[in-house]
Amino acid sequence: MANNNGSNCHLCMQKSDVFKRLNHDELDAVNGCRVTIKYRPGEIIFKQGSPCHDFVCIVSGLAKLYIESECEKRIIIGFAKPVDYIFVPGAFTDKRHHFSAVACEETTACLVNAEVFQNILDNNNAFASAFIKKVSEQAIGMFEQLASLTHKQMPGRIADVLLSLSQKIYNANPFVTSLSRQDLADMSGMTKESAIRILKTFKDDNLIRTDSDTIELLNVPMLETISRNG
Amino acid sequence: MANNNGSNCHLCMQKSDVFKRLNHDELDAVNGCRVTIKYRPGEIIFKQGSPCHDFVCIVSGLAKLYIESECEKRIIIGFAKPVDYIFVPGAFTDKRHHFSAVACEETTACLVNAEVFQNILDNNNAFASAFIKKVSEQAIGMFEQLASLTHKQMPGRIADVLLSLSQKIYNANPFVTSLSRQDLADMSGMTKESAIRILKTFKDDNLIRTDSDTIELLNVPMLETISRNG
DNA sequence: GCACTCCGTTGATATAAATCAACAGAATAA
DNA sequence: TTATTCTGTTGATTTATATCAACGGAGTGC
Repeated sequence: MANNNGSNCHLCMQKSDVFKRLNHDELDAVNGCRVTIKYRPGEIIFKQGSPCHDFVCIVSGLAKLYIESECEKRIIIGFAKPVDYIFVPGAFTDKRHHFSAVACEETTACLVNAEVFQNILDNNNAFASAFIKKVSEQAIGMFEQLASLTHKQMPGRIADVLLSLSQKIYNANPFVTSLSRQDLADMSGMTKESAIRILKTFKDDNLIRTDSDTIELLNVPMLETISRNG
Repeated sequence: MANNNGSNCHLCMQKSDVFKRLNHDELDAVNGCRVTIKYRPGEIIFKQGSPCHDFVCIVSGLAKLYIESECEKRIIIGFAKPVDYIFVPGAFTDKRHHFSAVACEETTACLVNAEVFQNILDNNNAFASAFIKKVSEQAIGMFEQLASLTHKQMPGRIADVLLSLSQKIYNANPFVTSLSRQDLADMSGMTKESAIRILKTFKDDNLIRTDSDTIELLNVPMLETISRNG
């Protein structure tokens, strides 16, 4: 895994609201200590509980972020897609990862030394502001997920997952996904079997169409109604 | 509700890790635009969906923060106690409140103009860093709550609530609380009736003791075991 | 005084969802 | 090739939890 192969920070800078705030020197600092790594599907980028030394920026592919409990259950709390770094709250507190990140498909990530990142954050107000904005958006997303998981029944939760995948993750309507049924279940807080059953009722009602890894939402308004009604 | 009655910012500064980072001028700016308000139990400090013009700092009492869904259900996502401001993610995004804050008991809050607050955040790196640290801690707390609510059964969730109240909110073991059974249920994602039933089994097993508004944890290790086992 | 609402409590019943079990197909390893 | 593991799927059964209903007590307003 060589350093600085493929992309460089100046390319990413154009694509990311947050990295736009970096000046030339800061970008050089990041570029200088940056390590690019390719992950294959299923490979762990970082593991819950492990120390966090680096900030991770996803350059290509898709990573899922999930919490694992003692009881072997997982809950997917979000995704990281290009070009975005992963907000690691532990980096600012106990220097531990509080969730795991795993590549869903072939994924490239840049690792940036946490101290370098922290240093920029401490000195560049615009960057810090953009960072806080991003963290705020993520917090709001967590609120929505928490409300969905605790207040809605399974059809509403699956509707939420499908709408979120189409509108926030893939930004497409027939979308091709690398997520398994288990992943969909982990997003919606249910078992794989239950997720499959709900998807089947949606298919029977012509709300969606699935074909191997492709999912198409045929009736978005109805899915939104199901989401609202819980 | 007059301005600047009772406390002043210099007192709060000593009690809050975050406000310690403010210099004299910044503190004066905050002090100058600050409005102090007393809320009675049950009164709304701010309401989900409403525009957020001010940052809220709790000076005395206790406020509960909760998300309300369309289906009339609530989930308490945290508390604010003295001296702490409430992190309002909407202030950095869509200028709307994404959860409601309600006084649990007689509560005093200082409202600080959001622009003044934002201005300090943009210019004081140490303050911004402390802010990010606080937000990170809150995010980690949300992860734990999400895992508790989605992966544990009712006894584990109630154990989590009791331990959290004793160890994080009240910092006392027999503690006197102003929270209703409904509030405990809203913290643990279940109905009031279910919460009461679990509390009863805990009482029957001599894990806790309750006397009107007082709750005492008699067997913390066992409660922790119940929490771990879900 | 009385009516009324809110909170805490308990029991009976209904139901959403997990668990258990089985199997087919695809992918992977030996 | 065969064996083996993982994913997707379906059905039968169990169970955790919500819902419904009822009641006593405390507080509040009239």
